[in-house]
Order: sequence, then C-alpha cells, then structure tokens
Amino acid sequence: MKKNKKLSGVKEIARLADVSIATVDRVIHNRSGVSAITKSKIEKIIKELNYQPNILASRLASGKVYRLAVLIPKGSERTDFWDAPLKGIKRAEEEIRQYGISVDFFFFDLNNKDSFIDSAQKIKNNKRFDGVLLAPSFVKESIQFIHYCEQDTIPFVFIDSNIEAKGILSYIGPPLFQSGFLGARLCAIGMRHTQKILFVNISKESNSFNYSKIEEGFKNYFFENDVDHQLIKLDITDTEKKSVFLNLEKIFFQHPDIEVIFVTNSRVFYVAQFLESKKYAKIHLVGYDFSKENQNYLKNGWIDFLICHKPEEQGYKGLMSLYHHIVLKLPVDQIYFMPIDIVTRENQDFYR
Amino acid sequence: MKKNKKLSGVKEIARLADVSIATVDRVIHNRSGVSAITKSKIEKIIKELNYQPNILASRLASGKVYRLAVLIPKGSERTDFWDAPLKGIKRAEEEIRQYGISVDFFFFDLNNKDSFIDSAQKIKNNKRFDGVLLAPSFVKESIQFIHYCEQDTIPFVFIDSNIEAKGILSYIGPPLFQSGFLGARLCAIGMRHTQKILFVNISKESNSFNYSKIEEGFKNYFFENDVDHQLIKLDITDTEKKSVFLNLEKIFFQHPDIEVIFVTNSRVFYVAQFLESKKYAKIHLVGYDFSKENQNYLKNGWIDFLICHKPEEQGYKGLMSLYHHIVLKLPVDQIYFMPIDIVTRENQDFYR
DNA sequence: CTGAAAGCGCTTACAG
DNA sequence: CTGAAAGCGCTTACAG
Repeated sequence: MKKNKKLSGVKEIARLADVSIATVDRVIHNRSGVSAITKSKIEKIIKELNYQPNILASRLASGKVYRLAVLIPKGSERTDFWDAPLKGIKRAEEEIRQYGISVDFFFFDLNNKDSFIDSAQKIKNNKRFDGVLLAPSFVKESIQFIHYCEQDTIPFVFIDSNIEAKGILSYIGPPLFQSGFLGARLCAIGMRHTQKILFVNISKESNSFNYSKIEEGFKNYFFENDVDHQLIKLDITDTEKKSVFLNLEKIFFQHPDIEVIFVTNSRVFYVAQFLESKKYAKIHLVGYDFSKENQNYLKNGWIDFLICHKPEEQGYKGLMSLYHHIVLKLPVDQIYFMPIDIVTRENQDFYR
Repeated sequence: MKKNKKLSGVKEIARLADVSIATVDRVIHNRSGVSAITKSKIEKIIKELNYQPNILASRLASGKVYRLAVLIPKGSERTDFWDAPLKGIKRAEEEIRQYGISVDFFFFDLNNKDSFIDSAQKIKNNKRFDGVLLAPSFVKESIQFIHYCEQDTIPFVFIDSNIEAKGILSYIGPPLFQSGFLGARLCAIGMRHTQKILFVNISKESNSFNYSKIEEGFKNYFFENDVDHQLIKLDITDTEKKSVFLNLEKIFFQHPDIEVIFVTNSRVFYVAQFLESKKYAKIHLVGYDFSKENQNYLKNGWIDFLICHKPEEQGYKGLMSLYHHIVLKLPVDQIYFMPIDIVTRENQDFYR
C-alpha cells in the first residue's frame, strides 16, 4: 500500500510501456534506435498522459548550454541608438543565463560593409551556434549570411529592419509606413498658416528601404486626409553638423516661411540646434528616437514630438524569441511590430 | 590525476569548509542550527567563490510550488479594460509555470464592494499564498486586506492604482499627475477659438484618489503654461448611458460653444457616442484606455487621443515582480511607473 | 550543531 | 534495438 507512489513522467511512461526510461527518452527526443512498434506504443502513452517534460530536470541533467550569436551595429560617437537594443539584449541575457544560455556579441560598423562581412564570417567560423539575432542592415550581405543559417537550420531573428528570408524565425521592428504616416499627423498639428513642411533626411544612405517607407507613409497621410500642404524635401548626405547647418541655412533663405519640419531619424537634434541658434522659436519640429540629445531638446521645447520604437525592447524581445523557440519550444510570432510611440515634453520622463 | 574533477557549487564549498553539504545548505538559506564559527567560515568561502546557486537544481530538488493569488476586477460588459491586465498575468503565468509557480485567480465586481470583500476572504481562507497581486480599487477594504498580508508577511503588489501601504513590495501603474498633465496638452492641441474645455468624470467614485490626481495634473498644465482657458467640470455619478447623455445634453445647452472634451477614464466612448448622435463633429475629444469601444471611436475619428498605461504589461509586470522577488530573490522596484502612451488613429493598430 | 543518504526528473555514456 | 546505472546540483528528512 505504501508503495503506491505515483511515478513521475518518464518513469511512469516507462512502466506503462514496459520499457526502460532510456527508451522513453529516445522517443521523446526523436532519436533513432527504437523499433517502430515500441516507438508508437510509447508515443501513444505520452499522448494519453498528456506528458509535459520537466524542463528544469532536463536542463539540469543535460548540462547543455545553448549558444546564441548577436550581430548588430556598434554604438557610434554620432548616435547612441544601438546602445539601447544592446541594453535590452543584455537584460534578456541576464534573465536567461541561469537557464544555460550563453550569448556572444559580434559588432559591425554601419558605415562599413566589410565589417559586417567580417563579423558574419566569425560567426560561421565559430563552432555552431544554436541561434542568431541580427540587424540586417546590409541587405545583400545579410542575405548571404542567412543563406548559411538556413542551410544549417540555425534559427535567426531580425531586429530593427527586415528583409525577405524564408527561414526566418521572427522579425521584430517598427511598422515603417505607419510610422511615417503618424509623423505626418504630428506635423499637421503644427500647421497654422503657410502649410509649408520641410521634410529632412540626414543620412549617408537616404534612399534606403527604411527611409523610403517612412516617406511613403508620410506622404500618404496628406493624400488620404486631403490636407493642403507644400512639401519641401531636403536630403543631407554629409552628416556633419556644419553641413547640416549650411543646408538648412540655404533652405530657410529660399523658404523663410517654413513652419513645420520633419526629420526622418535621430539626427533631428541637429535641426533643433540650428533652430535654437537662429531663435526660430515658432517652428514645429518632429523627429525620431529617444537619444540623449533629442531628450534635451524635447525637454526645452525645441523639439515638439519624437517618434520612437522601443529600441531596448526590440533587443530584449529578439533574444527572448530565440530562447522561447530554442529552449522552451514555445511558438514565436513571425512578425512582431513594435508600437509607434509618441514622446512629448509631458510624458518623456516615463518613457523607456 | 583523473580524479582532479572540479566539484560544483555546494560540494566544493563543503570540501573547502570541511563540512557536509547539508551544513552548507543551512548557511545558504540562513537556517538555524549552525555554529557561529562554521557559519562565518562557510560565508567567507561563499563570498570568495562568488557562489551563485543553481536555481534549476534548487527548484527541482525542493519540488516546492509557489502559489500566487491574483485579486482584480473582472472584465464587465460595460468595458473590457480588465481583460488586458488579465491577459498579461496569464502570459507571465505561462512563462513561469514550468518553474513551479501556480496562480489562483479571484475576481471582484467594480460596482460591488462586497464582491471584493468576499474574494479577499477567499484568499485568506485558502491555505497560505506566497504572494498576492491585487488592484486596490476599494481603498478601505484593500487596506484591511493588506493588513492581513503584512501580518503574515505575504508580499503583495498593487497594479493600476496605489494606496498607502508600508508592507508593499511594488506598485505598478501610471503616474497619475503627469498623465493628467499630458491630457491637458492633448486638449490644448484642439483649442482654437473659445477655449472652453469640458472636464468630464463618469464614475461612481468621482472623488477617488486616482481622479483627483489626474485633475490636479490637468489643471497644472494650464497654470504652468499660462494658457487662457475656461474649464467646465462635469461629474456624472450614474454611469448608465442614458444618464451620461442627459448630463451632456444639459451642459451643451448651457455651453453650446464647447470645443474640447476631456474624459478621465475609459467611459470616453459614451461621450463619443453622444457626439456622434448629435453630429458634433468639430469637437476635440480626449480620454483614457484602449478598450474595444474606444478603439472604434478612435478609428472613425470621434475620439482624437487616448491616453493609455499598458494595462497588459501592468499585469505581466505585476506577476513577474512577485516571481522575481519570491523565487529568484532579485531586487524589485518599489514603484514602477508605466509610461504614458498617446494613442491616435494613426498608431492604434500597433498598440498593445 | 552536524552529516550520510536518498531523491527531484531528466540525460548520458556504456554495455549488451 | 534496449536497459542498468551514474550523475546533474541541489534539498530533505532522519539519525546522531
């Protein structure tokens, strides 16, 4: 009577199937070396028992450490944007380290394709990783790299920007078109008299996928809402402050009655600096990203709205997706769009 | 030579301290029955080794299941607001269940104090919980309940609203004053001519802590920014649709030139319904919460801005805080303010 | 105050 | 194709 203890998972299955637990283990993990007949018998019992393996015990016994690779741009002097995803990734790492995850970081320079190729190569040379989190900033090179992942069936997750890839586990990033669309709305709020909007792109690659999607959404807003306006587009490919100022100077000479400015990325603070230096206090300024500089100009009123896409959470989510898929075997969303956050002077203190 | 295997955590500590692992375990968990001298010896070694217990092994061996109780309002027909926190809590539960957490739910009706008292009593009657997550919607009753928690040293976390409580582990919710402050800014955007703003409170307890904080922040915005305006306050304590309409009817009769309306909670959709029925299309409407009804009125333009505080994340965060504190012994923020999100027609599809 | 031993639910060689 | 046994790093009675 006393021996009437319930056996736990594998033991109970083994007892019912009249086999050893080693055999049960083989079936659970779909390893070879089990006769079809015992296999199906065991599978039936597993189903009947609605058996869920104890992940704690499994991880403890196996001692396996899953190795993840992270391939993202390094934070530059110019902008600390990529510090945020990195922070999120580290937070996720912290959280799951105790469950046997190790993370290796590989960085590249956004101004240097070769550095991407190099880092990607390092990942390949390393002994096999169990998953990769990357920002596919260079399209062609990224495709090449994920080709390798697909062949080796290594799951990979994109953050911040997306490219076509059939083997992809998940994309985590902003819905760009809608983001531009909202940007236009936030600009419209500042339109009073002239309807002149300056659309500024300060970037070496102003025609990238990201920017053109934003522009598309931006224009679509005015089209859909049938708003009278005059759009002046300004591309500044030399991203030095001096050049930005010069370009703005010129535009304002031509269009002294501009009353709204939209900047497609985090360099909006340059424009704020310019406005401040010129004391153009009445101009409504909208831009991107919650960087240090931008926060300051938001606080003192030179920037009116910042649009943000939770860069830290992108990193966190990205790593956790890999963990959920690889370790916990949980389902993962193929596309996870970040929200489009509006940050103002009034709510900036509580933004993360 | 072959025996030169490194011992793992407790074993290694035991070897170095020349005691048994049972004694090491006693010290690690601060259990009694260890002489001061061995205790300090072991503690020293633990420190030197920078020992981190293997949580996997610990949970597996102990077999202890931590039991958490959740005490929140149930989603009503009127509003599905509380479905979101519940969803977040369930997501957290899913994630940590495998680590030996069980969660019991106790609901109450926001229109019925007794249902709160009943559910609180059920928690007390149950065999001891290891932690409680609750929404202290009824102040007096909540104080009584947490009194019990404090006495039994059961950690508890508040979500959504806060009350004074010394034993509290964490408060997770909105910064109310700032939220009202931002609300005023969003109203100011809609002010054109008359500067008449209607401030509406539709609630049985219009003078609760939450609402008065929001009002304070709201008024402070106009004060700080020295904005000319005329505030008309309307309290509607009968929350039936008919009553709301009647009240609005009256106000609009007195003030036909109202151009902005601010509603302090999720019942803003009633006001939207009213405006729609009257075809008052030019009125700028700002309110709270991302409920189904509100989303619809935001989409079709009757509501201009919704302020939200990530209800789902509040639930998720709330349960995870308990987990972090109780199981992982990690430090937990005493106050975790949610961001103040601005949701518009343009970004609502990506809000969570 | 302290220790030897069994056990948590799995996995992993190894032997057959 | 299958099983017996050791072990993962802890915790838990139990005995002294």
